[in-house]
Amino acid sequence: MEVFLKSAAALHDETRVLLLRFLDEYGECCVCDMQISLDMIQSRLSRHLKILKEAGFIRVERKGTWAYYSIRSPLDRFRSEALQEIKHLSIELPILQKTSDKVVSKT
Amino acid sequence: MEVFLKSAAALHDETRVLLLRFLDEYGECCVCDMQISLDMIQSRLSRHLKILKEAGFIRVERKGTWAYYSIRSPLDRFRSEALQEIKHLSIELPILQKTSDKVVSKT
DNA sequence: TAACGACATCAAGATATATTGATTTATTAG
DNA sequence: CTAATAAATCAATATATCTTGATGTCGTTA
Repeated sequence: MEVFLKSAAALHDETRVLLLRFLDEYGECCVCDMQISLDMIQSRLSRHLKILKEAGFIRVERKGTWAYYSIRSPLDRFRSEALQEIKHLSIELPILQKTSDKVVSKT
Repeated sequence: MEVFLKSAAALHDETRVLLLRFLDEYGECCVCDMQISLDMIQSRLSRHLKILKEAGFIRVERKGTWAYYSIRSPLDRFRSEALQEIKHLSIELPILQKTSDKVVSKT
């Protein structure tokens, strides 16, 4: 029960739905890039990532000082179906920006 | 988005999970019987049923002064999968008691 | 070792949700 | 119409969750 409620809780937040959508779209991503791309304060982002992780939706891999988050695979049926549902929502998905992209592109 | 969040919110509560499990097990049921079976105060029950209804999980049919609730059918994939998940949780499911059963059965 | 950057966690205030008992609405019986 | 019953809604309080800014932790680099 507790595990299920945690999954449901994780899905019950617009910020986290956006995060799932974002990671699903762009794949593995570090916190600092998400910060920039989603224009989100670091503590807030960190909190929501933790909740998603503990709810079994995402995983982390640490590389030096960086933490790379990505959708966990495989997902069970319920979480997978939730992700599908999210994928079909009309969400304004921000463009992925990398802190490493110091140079501004033409346009 | 709003609809999805509502569904997730509906699932994020132990009482509502129990209600879904209960209705799934016993089928259509009126509020007063649920009150007795689940030992739940009426206003509380009514509140949660409303949330589940507005989240698209259940439906109501009024017959006189009674309101009969049941799992909505068909359910979409996400809600259906959620219900499956709930069905597999180890929930202590109370026995269905009917107010109409005034006479105590032998045993 | 000291300074820095990336990230996690904490603390405080704001917002949302749940519980209960009281009240209201609607339907049926007398 | 009045009383009784089923159910919905309201009001007050308690609990949980979200947001932000501050602080803590850990690895890298000078």
